[in-house]
Amino acid sequence: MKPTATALQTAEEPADTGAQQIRDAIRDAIVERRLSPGTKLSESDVGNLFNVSRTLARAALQALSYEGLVNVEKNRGAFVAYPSPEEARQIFAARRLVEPGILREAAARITPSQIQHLKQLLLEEGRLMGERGQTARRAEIKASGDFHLTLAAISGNAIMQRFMDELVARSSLVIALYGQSTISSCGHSEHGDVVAAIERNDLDEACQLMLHHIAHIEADLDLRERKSVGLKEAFEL
Amino acid sequence: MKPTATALQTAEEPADTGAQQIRDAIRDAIVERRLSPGTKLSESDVGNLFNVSRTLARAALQALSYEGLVNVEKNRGAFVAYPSPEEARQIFAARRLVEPGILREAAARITPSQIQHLKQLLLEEGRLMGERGQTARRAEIKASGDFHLTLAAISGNAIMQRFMDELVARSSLVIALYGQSTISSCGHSEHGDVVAAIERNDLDEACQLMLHHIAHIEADLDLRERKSVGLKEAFEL
DNA sequence: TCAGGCTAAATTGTATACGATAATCTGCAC
DNA sequence: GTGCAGATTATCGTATACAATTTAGCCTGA
Repeated sequence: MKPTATALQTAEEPADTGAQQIRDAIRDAIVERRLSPGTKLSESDVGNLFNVSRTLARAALQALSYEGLVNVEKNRGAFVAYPSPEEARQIFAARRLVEPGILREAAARITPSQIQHLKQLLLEEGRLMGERGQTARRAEIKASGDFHLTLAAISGNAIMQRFMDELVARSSLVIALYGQSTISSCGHSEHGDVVAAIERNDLDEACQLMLHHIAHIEADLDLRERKSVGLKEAFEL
Repeated sequence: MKPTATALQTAEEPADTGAQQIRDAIRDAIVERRLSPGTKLSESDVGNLFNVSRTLARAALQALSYEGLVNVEKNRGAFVAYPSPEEARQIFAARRLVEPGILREAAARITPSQIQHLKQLLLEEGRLMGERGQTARRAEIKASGDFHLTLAAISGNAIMQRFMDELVARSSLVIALYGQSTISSCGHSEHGDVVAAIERNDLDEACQLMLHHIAHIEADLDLRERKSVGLKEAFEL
């Protein structure tokens, strides 16, 4: 019961060594949409794929389920999450709720070099948008999410940063499921507008732009309930 | 790769059967401050305590580490989290960031019966405050957190609700570590003021009161860095 | 042909086993 | 008595084993 003097526990890795890698690999696959919602992730398969035992595979899947990227159903197994329209709405409601606040915090602490970094990100994002091919598309998806994540990082609040991690990842799933326009997940120019507003220190405008941006992404979704169309309706066209 | 028709996955339990109970039991113990920050939670001990194998004990501890209630250090074991002053600040910054938004959402959807429920909670809280004894004290701690959690539940956003769960639990740890006034963790009357403001539909005032309330809790903390006082200073009085 | 139930295969839930790492203790040299 | 090296113990990391549950297939009988 001694205090163990765990004072300087500033930023350690959260957990296991092995499971971490697997979790990250699967998460990337989900976020970049190489794994479709609903795909079954059996423990044995995951284990074989990464040459580890089911123990580690299971740990990784558990971890992903805490982030909401995977649903594990008792005695049935783990599946890439298949967010319902209601869940999708809640994810974006959460983003509208927190992102303005994060933006304000970030703007208050941002340094010139960090602004530079943000701009570099935008450049990269634009470049990828020009290219074609799946690889570029995936990189673009990641980059557009990274913009929001970078803002959270700049805000300096590790807790909000982790939360945004989760929200951005889950957003990617939602877009994969309900997105309509084949085009990018995130209006690229809108990111630039936000940075510009930050640069001229117009916080209210920046928040407004951010809210618009989120609304814009959400507007591209078709959130009508598709309740297991697998019935006859699917063939009665 | 079939869609598996996982449509109505509205609100299932996230994971295992056994580990869940253990996790909840430990979490309650932490939130009610029966377990002090820094306490070691060895996998074997936890397993023996609940009469399960290390496998389940480990899973429970991992889960708690995702919520930030437990730190698991590689090859060393799991400890009840010992939040640094910086972490404490971030936890409350996060609460200031999200709770007004949650409050607004909640106020927009609240029903008369839910208002009634909130008032009942306040009554209960007040009653506990009058009693004495550890049991009452612990129940009071839980109740005062439940106020914030109930608001999140009323907001109807499951994601924000889970996030608040985490924040409230971690707040309890922070208060256990840095709280000064022996008295309750939450100004009880302030909860009542918030409800009153909601009732007369004065949202701006309600948010203002909520922010004050959070600031009030935070003001009771002594967040000075106590860096492993274990040195001579501890004995040079 | 189709419904129903039984059996077998696959998959998850949990426990145990073994190797690896870190903490602790012991004894020897100084 | 102090300091360090080696051995010992405790604990974690990962794999494997076995039990329980679900799923799919198959056969049978109307």
